[in-house]
Amino acid sequence: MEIASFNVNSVRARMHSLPVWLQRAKPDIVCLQEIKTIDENFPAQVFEDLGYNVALHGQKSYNGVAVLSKLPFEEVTARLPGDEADAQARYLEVVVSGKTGPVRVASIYLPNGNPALEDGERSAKYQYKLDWMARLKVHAQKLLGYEEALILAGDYNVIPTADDIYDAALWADDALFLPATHAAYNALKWLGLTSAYEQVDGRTHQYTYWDYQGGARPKNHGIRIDHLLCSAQAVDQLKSVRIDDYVRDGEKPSDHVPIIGVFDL
DNA sequence: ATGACCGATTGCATCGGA
Repeated sequence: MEIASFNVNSVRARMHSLPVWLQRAKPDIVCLQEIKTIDENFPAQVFEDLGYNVALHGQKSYNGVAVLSKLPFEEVTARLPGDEADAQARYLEVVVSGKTGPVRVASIYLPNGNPALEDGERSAKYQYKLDWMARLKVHAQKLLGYEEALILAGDYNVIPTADDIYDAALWADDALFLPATHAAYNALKWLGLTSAYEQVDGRTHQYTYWDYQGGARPKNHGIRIDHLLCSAQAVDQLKSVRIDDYVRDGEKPSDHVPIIGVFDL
């Protein structure tokens, strides 16, 4: 089972290339982020015609997550628990039946949090990011208790280490790289989640995002912020990981590229 | 930070993104 995460930066703006990538890569499950549309305007039929079931948690203009799956959904749950007042569409969890049992997959669009500091104090946006990460930790702990194959796939807006940036010095005060961000991300992993890329590849300076500005892609000024965090039951069946960075060189690409984990599940 | 960015909106500029 191949499970991908792809921040498409508007699904409707990517319809010239997303179906082409799906037909070439043939992932079984795709977690999409930043679909930037309400469910009614999601072009579901195109994906259904390619053999995918579609689960949606959309939002007007901003955010929005989806899961495409060749396997039927056994469960679909939108929204990260822990704050009923949080209206941003950033979390969608599904369960499918794998070879030996349930496979639980979440599409995650973690808040950016910039600008992180205002007059030396944490900004409201950065506090929202840290609060969201704390809620994700609580929920992940519950899910890990199920002792299932679990893959939390998404745009984490977290650069794990200085080796995951072209130039770490430029990012010292950034919400994607501040110590409190690393602390929250590591606390999540220390519950018992393994980053798929780091487990089976681990090369440094491999990126999943390049800014549209400043010639970032030709200069390879990227960052690695899209991650597949796996429970033991998932990582034990992990065979390989790849980053389809050629997608970034197509016509009108997203600023992110897909990351794909190949599992014997 | 930046090489002349990108997408959505009821807009003809502004916001959010990372």
